[in-house]
Amino acid sequence: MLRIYNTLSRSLEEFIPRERGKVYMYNCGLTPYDYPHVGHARSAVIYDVIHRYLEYLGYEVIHISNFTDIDDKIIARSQELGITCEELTQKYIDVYLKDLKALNVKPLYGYPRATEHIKEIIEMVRTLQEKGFAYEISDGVYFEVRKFKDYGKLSHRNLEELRSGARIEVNPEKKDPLDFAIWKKSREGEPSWDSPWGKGRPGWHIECSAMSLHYLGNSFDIHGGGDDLIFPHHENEIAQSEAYTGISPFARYWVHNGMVEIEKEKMSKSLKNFFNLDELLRDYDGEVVRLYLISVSYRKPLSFDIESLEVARKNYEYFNESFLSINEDIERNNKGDVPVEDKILQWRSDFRKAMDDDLNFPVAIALLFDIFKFFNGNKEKISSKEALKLKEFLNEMLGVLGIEHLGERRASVLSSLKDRIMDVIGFLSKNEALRKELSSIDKEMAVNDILQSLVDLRAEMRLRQDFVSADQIRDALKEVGVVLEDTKEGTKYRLVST
RNA sequence: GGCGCCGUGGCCAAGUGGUAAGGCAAGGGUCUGCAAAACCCUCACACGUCGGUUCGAAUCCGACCGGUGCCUCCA
Repeated sequence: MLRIYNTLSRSLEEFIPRERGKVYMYNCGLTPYDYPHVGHARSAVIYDVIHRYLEYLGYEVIHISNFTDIDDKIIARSQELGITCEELTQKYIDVYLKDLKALNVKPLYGYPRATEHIKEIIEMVRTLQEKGFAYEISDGVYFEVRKFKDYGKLSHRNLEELRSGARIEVNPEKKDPLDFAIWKKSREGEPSWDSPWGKGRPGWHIECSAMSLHYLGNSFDIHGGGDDLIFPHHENEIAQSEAYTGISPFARYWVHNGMVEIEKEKMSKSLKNFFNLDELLRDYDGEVVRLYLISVSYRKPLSFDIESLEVARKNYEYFNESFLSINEDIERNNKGDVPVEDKILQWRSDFRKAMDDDLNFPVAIALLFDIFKFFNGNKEKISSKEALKLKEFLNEMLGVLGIEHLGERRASVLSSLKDRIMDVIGFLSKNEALRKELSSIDKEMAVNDILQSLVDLRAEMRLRQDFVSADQIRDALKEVGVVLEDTKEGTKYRLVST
């Protein structure tokens, strides 16, 4: 039974969906006015693993995430750059979606945009006004917090506490400093839509309420987002949604992920300390970044640093090499008598126990080490048949964690190294002992044949006890990221980042 | 000021009442022409400090110290 922490009750709760066998899930996406950063990646990956685990448990998951593609920052930035808001937001939406793909985040049921749901938003604002929860003043329509008795139930604050911390008022016409705009009247030159209140645009995250209710209905199951959104964003979402529908709860489980920090400070665009995700993904494989992001409990802050990311890379390489090794074992028709069935039953039960316990990713990852270590330590004694069972079970777990490309990348990486390997051959040709043999290699050959020729040549040198030449080959290849390893089954190569 | 979170070995990080998972680093070993990889072994009388509750606490309570998030648009 899955237990998950609900911010609403501040406790772990048994997860029981609204509808048998189905989970309706919404998580707050981003405002696309700049490059996404590692924090956005963390959020997306966390909800992706939750999504995958729910599917693993047999649920159909209807999961959406929004783009808030109209707001003050977008308007300001597009004016700065002299482009339209659409051009600006489309650019960063494209970048974000591309990055999500690299991170192996499953495509969602939908990515609704605020600008595509103006009709629903206006309808909501209008109803709120009719019901007496909202009022119009000179610059927009405001939600009146004191009319909503449960205001503060998510962030566990009351109006008094909030007022004492409130900042200086912008519009003195507001009835209460805490009242917030759900519709903003637009100024000259700003994008706008016709409404009962004249030209204007959506206010404070009313789009999240409008779109989640539109697609998922009342009392949908999971609403997620970063924990910086608890107040005021999600608090306001609850207020405007429940006041609108008259039905509580707006969402049943509120899940919040911890922030990514840099040097003990929250990573954010406004602090200018963010790590550009797109750039990061040029240097690191998406699955490495993903592994890194789920190596800490989802609710805790994650302090981002390259050293830890390097550890994740190292761990990923260990998984990758071990996985390849299992594949080889399966192909080799190994004999063996170490059974694997009971181990798998235990691992599966441990995995579920960890994930059921509020999605304990780190423990699930520790299990991966357990499994690979077991295989590596018993390689000779595990038959191909058993190795296949092991692989199938690993795929089961890896599928939930979203690490699904172990052992698949070497072909593409290798072909990208062709030019550099040809350079290596040029360099090695300076050695008299190697020159003649190397001359038979030309760049028309397939890259793995070229590599195999080098491996064969080195074997010959070793046989001749010409370790100087043999080591020269090995060292030169290592420079370009191909590490040769002499094992009982012959020389193997391993690709590392340089 | 209010509402929270965090402080576990050199580093990262699980564990939240029953006597410290896992990873990285480090040291030793097996294997190897030498390596690398892999494997094996070692590596927290102890979980910020001080009190308390308990047969028993890293885990509960209190105080204190240090760090940090939110309190108007931030994943």
